[in-house]
Amino acid sequence: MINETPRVRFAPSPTGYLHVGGLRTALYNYLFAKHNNGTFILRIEDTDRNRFVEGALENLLDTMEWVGLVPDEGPRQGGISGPYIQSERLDIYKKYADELIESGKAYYCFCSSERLEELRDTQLKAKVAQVKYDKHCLNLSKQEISDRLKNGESHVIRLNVEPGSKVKIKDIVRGNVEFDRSTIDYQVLIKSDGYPTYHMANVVDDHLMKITHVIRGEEWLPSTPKHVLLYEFLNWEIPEFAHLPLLLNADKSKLSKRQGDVAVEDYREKGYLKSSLLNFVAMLGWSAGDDKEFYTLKELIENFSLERVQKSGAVFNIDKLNWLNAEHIKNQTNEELLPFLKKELEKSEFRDKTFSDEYLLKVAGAMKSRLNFYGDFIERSSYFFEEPKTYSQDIVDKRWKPETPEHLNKLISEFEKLENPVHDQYEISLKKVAEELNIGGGKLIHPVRLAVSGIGVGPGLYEILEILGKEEVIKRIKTAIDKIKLD
RNA sequence: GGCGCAUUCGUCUAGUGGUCCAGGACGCAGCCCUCUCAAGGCUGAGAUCACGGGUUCAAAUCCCGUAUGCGCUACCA
Repeated sequence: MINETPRVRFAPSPTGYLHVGGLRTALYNYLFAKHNNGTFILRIEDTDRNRFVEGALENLLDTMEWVGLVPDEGPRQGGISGPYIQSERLDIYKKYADELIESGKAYYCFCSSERLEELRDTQLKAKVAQVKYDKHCLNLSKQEISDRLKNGESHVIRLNVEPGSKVKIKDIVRGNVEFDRSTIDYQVLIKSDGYPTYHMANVVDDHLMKITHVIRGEEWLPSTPKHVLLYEFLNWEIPEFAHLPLLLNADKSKLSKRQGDVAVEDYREKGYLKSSLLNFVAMLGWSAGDDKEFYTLKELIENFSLERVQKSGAVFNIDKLNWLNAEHIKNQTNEELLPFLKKELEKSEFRDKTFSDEYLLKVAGAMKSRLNFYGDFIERSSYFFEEPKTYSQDIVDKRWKPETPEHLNKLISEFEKLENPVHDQYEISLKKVAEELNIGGGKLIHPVRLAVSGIGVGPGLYEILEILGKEEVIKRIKTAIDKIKLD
C-alpha cells in the first residue's frame, strides 16, 4: 500500500452544471493525485433517472476541461477500468448485489412506498429513538421470495446490518470516527428500477477502479459506515477516506444556489480566470502553513497535502475571490491578456472594428491594474475604441471652466508641433503651456482627460494620449471644445 | 428526535505546551504617492482563541463536560 501510487476519483452527478463545491472536491483530488504521481479519475454518477438532465454530462466534461482539471481516466479519455458512467455498469452492480444476497448480507424487499411511508409516520408519532426500516421482508421464506420475483413484483435489495462491534472509520482529515451498528439503516442497494443507489455503486466502482483514497465532501461522512460494511461483506480492501469540510453560504449553511452564483460556468461567464477560481477554492479549506495566498496550479500541486486540510467549513467569500482575480489579472503579461481582451471586444458593440495587436497590447497594459474581471474591460476603457459620445456631467461641472476652451486651443497648437510624441513629450508640452498661461497643470490635465475619454477616471493621462495618438487626441479635444457648452 | 462533525478578528486562515496580552490576507478606515481612478507603500480599528472545569511550573494548543452551528437521517447524490 505504501508504495502504491494513488488512484483517486471525482464522482459528480450530472445535474446540469459544475458546483463550486464540486470544483473544490475535484481540485483536491486532482492535486493529491498529481502531487503523488497518481491517477485522477472522473466517474459520472448518474444512477438517478429522475434527475436526468439533457446535455448535463457534456457540459460537465467541458467545464472540467475549461478549468484544466483533465482526468487521466474518464468518459472522454477512457481507461483500464471503464466504463466511467455508472448507468453503463448496471450488470456489474447486479452481480455483486446477488453475491450479497447469496451470503445473507442483503435481502429482497417488496415493501411498497406506501407501507414505508406509513412505517415512518408511525415511528415518528411513537417518537422512537431512530426511524429506520423494520426488516419486514427479511423474514420472507425462500419460496415466497422466488414466487414474488417470478410474478414480477416490484422490489428492491437492502443491506442487512446485524448487531456487532462498532464500525470504525479512519479519516485523514478527521481522525477516527465510530458508528454503532444499530444506528445504521438497512439501506436500499438496488432500486426497483434496477439502478443501484449511490452507496452500492460507489463502493463497487471504487473497488473495481482500484481507488486508493476516497476524497469527498463531508456530507458523506454519515453514510461512510454503510460503505465500510459493504467492503467488509464483499471481502474487499477498504480505501483511505478524507472527508472535506463544506463550502458555506454567508449564513454558514451549505453553499447553495439560493444565495448567489454557485456554478463555475457562472463565474466563467462573468470573466473570472480559471487560475484565480482554482487558487481561491484551493484556499478554502487548505493552507500550506505560511502566508502565501497567490498560487498557480503548478504551485498548488507542489505544495498540496491532505494532512493540511482544515476540518471546519469555509464561507465562500466573494470579496476575496474578486481580489484574487484582480491579482491574477495583474500577474498576467500583456501578451497573455490579449486573447481575453479580444474575446471581450468580440462580445461588445465594437466587434466590427479592427484594432492592431500592438494597439490592444498597450491598452491591456494600461488597464491591467484597473480590472476586477475581464468583463470590466470594455466598460472601463471604451474610449480606446471609439471617441466619447457624451461627457460625464459631474466632471464637466468640476473641471470645465469658461476659460478652458481657450487654454485647450493653445495646447492643441503646441501638440501639433510634436512628431510621433510619446508619454514624455506630451507631458513636456502640457507643462510648457501651463507655465505660459500661469496655471497649474491640473487645469489642463483634467479637461484633456475629459475631452479625450469622456470620463474622469482611468490610466495616467499621458499614457492615454500616447495610446490614442496625436491625430486622434487633437481631434477629440477639438470636438470637446465644440460640444461642451456651459450654461 | 437520532447519529455524526465542527468551533482562533465580519470572512479565509497561521498557530501542534513556553518566543502569542495571538501573526497574515480580504474587507473597512486613515495617511503617503499622485493629473483622476486603480495599483503600490505605510498605519489603524477588529479575536477575553465558544463557554466551564481539569492536567501542567506553563494551554489557543492535551483531557472531560456544556453550548452553539452545521451535515446526514430517501428506492437523491
